Order: sequence, then structure tokens, then C-alpha cells
Amino acid sequence: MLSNTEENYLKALLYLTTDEAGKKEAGTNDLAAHLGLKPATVNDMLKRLKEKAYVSYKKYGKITLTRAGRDIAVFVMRKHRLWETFLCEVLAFSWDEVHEVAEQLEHIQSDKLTERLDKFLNYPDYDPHGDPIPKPNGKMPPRATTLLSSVAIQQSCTVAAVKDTSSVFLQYLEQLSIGIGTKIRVMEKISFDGSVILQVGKEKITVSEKFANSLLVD
Amino acid sequence: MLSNTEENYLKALLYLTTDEAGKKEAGTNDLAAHLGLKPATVNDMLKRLKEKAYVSYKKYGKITLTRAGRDIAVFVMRKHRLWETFLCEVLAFSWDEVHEVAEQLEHIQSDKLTERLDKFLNYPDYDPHGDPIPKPNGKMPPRATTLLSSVAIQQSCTVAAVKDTSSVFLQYLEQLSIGIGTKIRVMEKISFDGSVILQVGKEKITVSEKFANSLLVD
DNA sequence: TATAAAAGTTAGATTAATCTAACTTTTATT
DNA sequence: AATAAAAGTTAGATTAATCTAACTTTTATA
Repeated sequence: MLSNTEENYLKALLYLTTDEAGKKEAGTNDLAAHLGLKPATVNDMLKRLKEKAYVSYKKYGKITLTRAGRDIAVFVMRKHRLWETFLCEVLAFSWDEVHEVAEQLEHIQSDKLTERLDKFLNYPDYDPHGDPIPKPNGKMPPRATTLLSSVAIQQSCTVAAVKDTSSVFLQYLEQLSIGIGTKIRVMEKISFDGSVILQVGKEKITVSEKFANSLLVD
Repeated sequence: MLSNTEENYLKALLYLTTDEAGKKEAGTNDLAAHLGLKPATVNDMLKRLKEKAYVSYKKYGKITLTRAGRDIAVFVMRKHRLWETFLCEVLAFSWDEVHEVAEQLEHIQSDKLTERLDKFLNYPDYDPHGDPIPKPNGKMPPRATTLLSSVAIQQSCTVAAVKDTSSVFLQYLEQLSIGIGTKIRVMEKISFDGSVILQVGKEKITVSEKFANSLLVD
């Protein structure tokens, strides 16, 4: 059985190599930066994970997850997202509060717990941030890929997911009454700085380019 | 913040010195036996816990929890019992399956989670084994103290708690359709071996002295 | 009360996870 | 292509948690 620490390395590797993070290859430094550790530390751990056949790489080369490693990482992600859903929907946490707690809960080892929790939540496909929850077989529901910034003028869309899960962003969304499922119409784009004017309910609001690049829509 | 390991030592000490375990003093060997560790290991840890002022003892003497140590142990117990209740009542675990999982969940650090869980469960006073759940202030609802074995012949009583939480015992109770709240009438006691004949619902059953010493009733 | 048994402690070793400092290899840039 | 920068590795140290083996103190008993 893997330690929490080992699980965290695999999860980080999954994240870094799944182009959520922008790129597809991961090196020692990327991992170290992502985990807040020193490259030397990561190097040591990678040796052990390679030994145990959870990762694959050659000296000075890029690191990839093996099938076994990816399966574990996906399962940890499944637990993380189920717990986030539980915290929001059942215990009324707000979506900016769930992450840290889910970071702990994702390491609880009990298949029965995971499956019962899934059932209790009625087998959700997406977590409170709109991220897909892997199924027990490792398959993932489709992830929204359209950025709000790429929606044409006068088009309407529905918020499907957030690309940025930082508290500041989530609280800002809260303040604007925007959440998963909110209908948005793009009214105007300012070419000067990429700002976008949106219709949200009866309100007309202006948001930055950075904002429009942080929301995924259907 | 304490490690899971440190929390487990404090919890064990609380258990051993709260006469649930029969006695009120705990030594290195008792702790080692209870935790499945070697006395030398426990000795080392006790030094650190003393350093941090969670326990108090003098060399070769008996160990007691300080106020701070007891507060932490009680809080861990609170979390353990709330999670057991959650697993049974919400996720339909049977009462012999919850312990191991609760052993993991009890270490999750989030006051908000604990309080929200308590609220969601409607502030239960007792867990699925009939053990009192400490309140946020550390106070405990009263614990049943009457053993089934001490109930007089022809008296009726209600099962309040189990003294033994081993799977074998809990599954046996399940098989006999006895749970917390079950009404029992003591029909006869066999002086030869301490066996007791009980009326449970419409059934008349005979149980051992050991059994009658493992159930607490009101 | 002397002494054997039980309880508790110390010393030294091991493993996991981390660090810093120094070194090597790869890559990117002039 | 030479060389500077970035990336990756190694060596040696530290801390937490565990062990075994040997030793000391307390307690129980003959």
C-alpha cells in the first residue's frame, strides 16, 4: 500500500502530464515546484516509485506514469472529487473551502467507503468546480473545453467548469453570482485589453481577459 | 499540530486511564500492548509527548494525560464516533465494519468538517455501539453502566451499548437480532456456568456469562 | 528480606521523507 | 560550436517512528 506522500507524487504527475497544466511532459523540477519540495527530494522519491514500477523514466529524461501509477492517481482523484462534492452538497461548504479538506480525505483507504459515498451522492459526473469525476473503472466524463474568452459576440453559453480554483477567483465568482450552470451571454469584447462585457441574469458586467480565460463553458 | 501517531498515543492513554479498560493507571507496557508496539518505542514517544506537555509522568512512574493531552484525545474520540455514526446511518455500513475506517477519518483536521458533520447527523449523543459522543466542549453524555449480567430475573431492560466491539461479537448480535434499543427480558440465570436465558421479541435465547458481561443496558 | 520476575529505560540501528551543497548532464543562446 | 543557464543527480545530514538487545529499577513472592 502506498503512503499518502507517494500518492501525492502520482497525483501531481497525473496533473502535470494531463495538459490541464498546459504541457504533457514532467521533469524533476516541475514536480518539485508543484509539490513545494526541492528537486533533490523529488529525485529520491522518483527512484523509489520507479523501483515499485509506478513511474517510468531514464536518467536525465522526462517522467511518465506507468499504467499502475496512473490507475492509482486516477483513483485518488476520484476520491478527491467525490469528497469535494460531498462537502459542498451535503455539508454546505462553499466551493472555495473544500480543497484542503479533500486533500486529506482523498487518502482514506476504503473501497467500500468510496463506492458508498458515490452512491449516496447519486453517482455525480462533475465535482463542484465542474471537474469530471472518474468512474470506478477509471473512465472520465467529458471535460468542457470551450473558454468563455472564445465564445462569439451575442452567443449564449452555460458555465461548465472553472480552470482556476484559487479562493480569490472562486470568491469573486460568488460575488458576481456566477456558478456552475449559470447562463451567460457575451455582449461585447474590448480589443484594447481583451475585456469582455457579459450579461448575467439581468446584470451587465465587465470582466478581464484573465477572467474570461478561467471559465469553461458549454 | 500533532501527527496521527501522536494522536493515537493520546487516544490510547485516554482509553487506558478511563477505566473502560478496567483500570485507571497506564504504564509503558500497557500502552505498548494496546498499540501493538514495543515498550522501547513507546518510551521514546512518551519523552516527546512529555516534552510537549501532553502527558505527565516521572521516570519509572505511571503516565497521565495533561489537560491539553486529554482535550486532544477527547476531540479525536469525538471525531471517531461521529464518523462511525455517519458510516452506519448515512452510508449503511454495518456496525462491525466501521471501526477501521473511522480510525483513519478521526485524524482529518478540520473543525468546520467536524461541526458540520455533527449538525448533519443531528447532534447525536451516542454512536452505533452506544458509546457517548463527546460534545465540542469535551463533555460526554452519560454512559450506560448496568451489565446485562447484573439485571435481576424477570426484569426488562433496553440494550444501551456494547462493551466489546469485536466483529465476532457484533455479528453474533446481528444474528440474534439484538441491537442498540432492543428490549430484553431476563428469564432465568443458570448458576452452574452463569448462562442467562433471555426473552428477545418472541424468541427465547440462551447466552453465555461472557455475553451477558458484554452488553450494557438501561 | 533476598531475589526473581515484571516493568521501564537506554543505546544503537533502520526506513521514509525531507533538506543543503556540490556536482553532472542537457538545453538554449550567442 | 562554445559556453552559460537550466535541469537533474549525488552525497551527506536531519527528524519521526520504529525495532532489538542489553541494562536498570520497581514489584512481588518465596
